Amino acid sequence: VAKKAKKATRPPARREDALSHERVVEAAITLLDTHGEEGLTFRALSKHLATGPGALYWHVANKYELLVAATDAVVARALDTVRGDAKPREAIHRVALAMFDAIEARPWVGAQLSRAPWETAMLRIYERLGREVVALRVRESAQFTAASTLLSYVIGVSMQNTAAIQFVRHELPRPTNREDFLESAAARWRGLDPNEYPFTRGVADRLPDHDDRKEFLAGVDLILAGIARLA
Amino acid sequence: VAKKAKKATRPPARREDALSHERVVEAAITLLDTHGEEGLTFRALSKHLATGPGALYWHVANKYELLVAATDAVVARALDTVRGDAKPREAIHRVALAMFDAIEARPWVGAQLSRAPWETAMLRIYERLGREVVALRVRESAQFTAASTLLSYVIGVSMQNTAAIQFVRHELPRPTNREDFLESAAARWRGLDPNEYPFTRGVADRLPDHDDRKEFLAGVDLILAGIARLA
DNA sequence: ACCTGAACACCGTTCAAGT
DNA sequence: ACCTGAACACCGTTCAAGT
Repeated sequence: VAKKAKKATRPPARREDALSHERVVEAAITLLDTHGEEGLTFRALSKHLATGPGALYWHVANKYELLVAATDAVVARALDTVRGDAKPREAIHRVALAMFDAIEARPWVGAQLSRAPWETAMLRIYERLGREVVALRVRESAQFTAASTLLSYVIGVSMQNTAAIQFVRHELPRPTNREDFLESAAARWRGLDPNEYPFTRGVADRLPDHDDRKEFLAGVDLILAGIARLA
Repeated sequence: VAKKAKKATRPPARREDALSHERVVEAAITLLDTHGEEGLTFRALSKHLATGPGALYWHVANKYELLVAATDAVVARALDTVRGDAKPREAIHRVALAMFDAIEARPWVGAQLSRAPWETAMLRIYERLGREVVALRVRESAQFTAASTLLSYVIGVSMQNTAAIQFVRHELPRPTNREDFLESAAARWRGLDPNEYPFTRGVADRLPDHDDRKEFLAGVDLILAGIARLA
């Protein structure tokens, strides 16, 4: 009790609703989630936080840093949910699916990862995949390539998946369910010029009843099979 | 001769420097190449073409369409340079490298492909890879997955490669050559927290003397090895 | 130390007016 | 049919002024 009273000047009473780097980033995430990437504006964000746009610049250097921080927070959380008690192959599947789901739920994460892959978010994923590559007993000289290949694939597919979803939202008339979307995409493929697109036309029928996540993991397993052969 | 004179009204004399969809797209490509993605502005573009911004809208619907058209043109040309007289594995390597080089030379192509992968440019690449998958005698039910995996990987790696290059341009002080860049990236990796990034730190020494294109093709071969095993 | 909001230098896009 | 360029409705960012 005495200690508390010792100081004459008390720290300024922190208002309950005071801004902070964390609160700004958190608000940015909700804005990104609710209104998409183009919904994140310093004006909209400051309104959401009941302040002026200039206030945000006290806590955040600029929009780029804000997007980096939001992406990093989301990726870190997604990786935290991955339980680490599995064998390497299963662990890789889990990390891959965690990213697939995170990016599917938030297309802006995929866009940002590809825009600035040298930031920490990407490193986090690389590290997780790399550890499992080691656990797979890949020889040291091949670990770098193995982890890089997995990373590129996981991010690449996840982004193309969300792109397909964004396509639905932007180009198709009304909210469309997965089945209808795949059917309409297949119809488009079937309508392609047979001379220019024989292959794509040919596999169009595969589109309607294919399972994204299964295909995705099948691709991961293709790479793992390749890694195993070279290890 | 008589036929030519038949019509009383001749078609309006086309000015040599008249605009056209093609000229606008071509000018956009040079602007993107010289000043990067943020250099493409309707004002800058119209200035380049010695006209007003409004004139461009007569030939192009909006900026999105312009970027799509520019990307499509560039991808189509890149694929046209790929000679088609090789065995499947070699042909896949050639297509993969052609895209790798095209995206490395023009980072905006990679960004646009990931932004709108449902446009024709992506289909062109998919088709080319798919034909070789067929030539590899992959069984029909596996062709779709095989081609998709290759496509995701090729685009994914190419984008991350250009991202590394953009990183150099934006974050490093002066024009840096490849060696210095890789050395500085390795230094950063070595400086990571050993508890959080044991793997990444461990492979840091691999970074300086690794060969992008070789690693890239090694990854392609990993996938091809996996495909072979499942076919 | 932190917040406010008007002001600055840009965008993409539209549209009346011209040829 | 095609072009012009001012005008509109936005941006991200800055900064003097406030508490």
